[in-house]
Amino acid sequence: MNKYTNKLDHFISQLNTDTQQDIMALPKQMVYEKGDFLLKEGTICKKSFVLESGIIRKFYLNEGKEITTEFYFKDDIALSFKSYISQEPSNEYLQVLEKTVVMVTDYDDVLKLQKTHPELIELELLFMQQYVIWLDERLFHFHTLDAKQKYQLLLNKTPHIIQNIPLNYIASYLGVSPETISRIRASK
Amino acid sequence: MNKYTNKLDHFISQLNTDTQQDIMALPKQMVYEKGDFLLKEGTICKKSFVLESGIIRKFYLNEGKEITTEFYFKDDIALSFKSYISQEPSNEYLQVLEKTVVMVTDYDDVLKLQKTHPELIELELLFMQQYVIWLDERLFHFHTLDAKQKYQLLLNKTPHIIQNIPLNYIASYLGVSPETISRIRASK
DNA sequence: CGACATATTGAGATCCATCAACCAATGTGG
DNA sequence: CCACATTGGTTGATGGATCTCAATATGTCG
Repeated sequence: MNKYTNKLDHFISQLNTDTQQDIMALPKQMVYEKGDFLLKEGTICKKSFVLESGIIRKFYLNEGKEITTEFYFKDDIALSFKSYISQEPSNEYLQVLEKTVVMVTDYDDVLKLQKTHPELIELELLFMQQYVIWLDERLFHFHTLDAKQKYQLLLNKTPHIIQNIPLNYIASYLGVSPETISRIRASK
Repeated sequence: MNKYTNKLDHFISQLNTDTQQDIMALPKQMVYEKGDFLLKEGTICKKSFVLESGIIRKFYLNEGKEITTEFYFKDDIALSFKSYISQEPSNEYLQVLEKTVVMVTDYDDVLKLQKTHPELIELELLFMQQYVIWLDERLFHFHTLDAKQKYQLLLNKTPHIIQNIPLNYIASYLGVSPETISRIRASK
């Protein structure tokens, strides 16, 4: 958990209290049920979702097949980067895998707040940096690890993914067939 | 070419001329020869390199093998992100593939300038956003394309890579063996 | 219970890596 | 200026990892 948010919390805690309160005033709590979509292909990602509980999955369609690209748990921030950044239609979906409580913040509200509090741009920069590091590492794994190694890495580094998410999605996330994952499990 | 810099140029052009001149005052021109290293593993990436001409390759070592992760051409900005962001020792190398002219800017100088010109933080944010989009796309390709498709994509989208860079490095960049690339070439 | 999603297992096909030999172009030192 | 080393690229044979397809559990929920 807490994939991105540690540095961000630290940054926020150093802002003056008025600014902090302005930030905290933006998000609204929402509750979604299993299967609900927070974002669909072709729609612009206008909101960010900070999870209070539950699980969200991000995926896109490639030749009719769902390719899972990310899972979000408590305290993670879910959004479709490219669409959020560019405010153009997304090619990704955000779907709730079980009952999930999120704090939703409007992109436009963030922009407005950045106008009056320019120091918040740095907050977005920090967030982006965290994401770059995460992406970079993930690419590294695709570059160097085989199916078994990728699975075991997940098992060690993020066991909550293995424990809470159907094998189907995990396989897709790792770029491997479900059967292969199943066989890796079986082999000790 | 111009992988990242289009939006950045636009942003810079909208700054007031004093600020623009402050930015332009930072970089110093340097010339490197084939084989030279701009960064080595274990060293902190304290500089960014904007290429005026030549080619740079970024790679890391994995079990003794070089894994190429990026090529830089004219107008690209070469640096090791993770190390540059965190100012911790890099696990990557930056190596010059042919005589290369770069404009070098010190990270500390950028930080100083950001203190006096906070609007430049947004410039860094834009840069980071471009990189996220690029990384995201690259990950997508590793997730969905086979060797042939990856090669043909490179051929279509960035022919200058194919034309100017040894097959060895291209293969590594695509996560494929050199032999496979060679066979793809031979098959029409 | 029946229906549907999820997971396992087997068999065959396929992609691609590896290893090895070989070739062509280039460069270097004697 | 030649002999030879070096670099970059090709080609062939083989094996292994993993995909695909299909059959069969196992589980869950109305």
